[in-house]
Amino acid sequence: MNQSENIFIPMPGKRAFEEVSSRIKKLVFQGLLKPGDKLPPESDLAKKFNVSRQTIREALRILELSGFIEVQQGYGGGSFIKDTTLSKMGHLFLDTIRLERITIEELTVARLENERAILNHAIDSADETDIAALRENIEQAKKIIKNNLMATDLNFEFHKLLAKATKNNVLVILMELVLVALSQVVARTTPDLETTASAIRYHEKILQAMTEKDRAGALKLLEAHLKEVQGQLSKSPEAFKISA
Amino acid sequence: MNQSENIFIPMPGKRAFEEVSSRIKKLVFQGLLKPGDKLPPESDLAKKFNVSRQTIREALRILELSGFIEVQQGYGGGSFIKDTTLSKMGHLFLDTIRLERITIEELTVARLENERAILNHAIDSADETDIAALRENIEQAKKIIKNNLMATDLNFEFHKLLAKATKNNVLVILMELVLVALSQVVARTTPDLETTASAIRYHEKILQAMTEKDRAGALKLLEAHLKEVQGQLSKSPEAFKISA
DNA sequence: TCACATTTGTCCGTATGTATC
DNA sequence: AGATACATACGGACAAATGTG
Repeated sequence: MNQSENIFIPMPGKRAFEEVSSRIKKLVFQGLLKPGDKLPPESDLAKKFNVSRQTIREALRILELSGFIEVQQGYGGGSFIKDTTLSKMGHLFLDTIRLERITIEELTVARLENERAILNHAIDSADETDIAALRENIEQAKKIIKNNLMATDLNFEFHKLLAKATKNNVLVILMELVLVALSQVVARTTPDLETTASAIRYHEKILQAMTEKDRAGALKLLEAHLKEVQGQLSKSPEAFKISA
Repeated sequence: MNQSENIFIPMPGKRAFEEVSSRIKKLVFQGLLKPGDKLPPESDLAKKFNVSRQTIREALRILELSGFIEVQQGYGGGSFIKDTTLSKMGHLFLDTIRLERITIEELTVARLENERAILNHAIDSADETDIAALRENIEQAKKIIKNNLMATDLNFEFHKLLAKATKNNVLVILMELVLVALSQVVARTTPDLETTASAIRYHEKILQAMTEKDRAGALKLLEAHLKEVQGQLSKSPEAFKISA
């Protein structure tokens, strides 16, 4: 945040807080502000941009909701640069899903299609690091399930790792969105240890098929796995209701 | 916005503007506020929620950025309920793409995979209305191109119509996101009439194959079409740079 | 435990800008 | 042109949170 930011020319048709927020955004895109960096206090920003604190605050709300900053109150607090845009997209995706009254079936179909593509690419592009991460994920999940605990988060993580193995960040993002929505559904189903354990077994077999480059086998396992998951999920058909 | 909203209990750990925005959100989810409805003026909202106007304004910024309302200044203006969540997701998707330095190749691969799935489903689930809309889109595009004008928007629309024909709104949303990003790239390439004309010819052939339920043929045409499009797009490899 | 400093959160009052009648 | 009904923006104040000494 250098001194030249002092000159603030109000743009025609653009509100002051919009101008401020997109200026700060641009600094992030340019790499001049990186995750971990702290913005000056609101009062300082107000002086630098030559606007009121109210305007700064509205700009900060935008940056916050967009996933560019996180705000902490109190001593040592302030606005910290963070990249949580993906997570924020997930929230918006959930809003859209609620508004459009989307069903679990639609979501599952979309998931299956995306994950089919992901698996197809991952078989070709996964390196040792990816395989190791997937294996580690399964081992962790096994440990947890042995203690009769749910390993839901780790099971979601498996599918995210699979997406990462494609080396295609767009596929990662799209999968993440679908999984955010699905995790919301899962959070409302009654936990079932056997389903979770079955999922881990499927993960293990899928990874096995991947390492053997058995494309057809891996895809069949994936379909069977997701079909089973859907069966469990469709027991709570109204999972998207209300709850803002 | 009924009278009972008067009682505003400040939630612990939740900021006042968050509480206000999620209350209004909830009214939208419940259908008590529908697109076209107008919220009371900021000053009235402040009284109803028993908070200051500044707090109301921060809540409105959140609702605005989330795609729940649009705000107009002046006489007869105010906050109008609208559902533009999908479009707002598109903006955030672009932000993420810029932050993650995603390439056109990644985007195109993801697009191809998604559109493959869409075409596969659309062949089964498209009804006469969908086919008619697709045909109409092609006719419109043909007319425009005859006058030596670009039909880029209509060509994007074709693919959105294809997604709608699947009757799966999640596939529609994911496709929309990818297309928003791609349209940003296209906007920075030098327009080329021949490429556009070729796209329309492909659309026509794809629709033909669809009506004949020629799944394999339709998929092959789609791949050839998108490969050609990618070739054109990759001429401007830095299309995502800067520009907040 | 207790003051103290820093920074966000919230409030009030007021003035200006903008679109419509 | 003038009145009206809004959003937009400003300035000053105090409350609340969160750390330090």
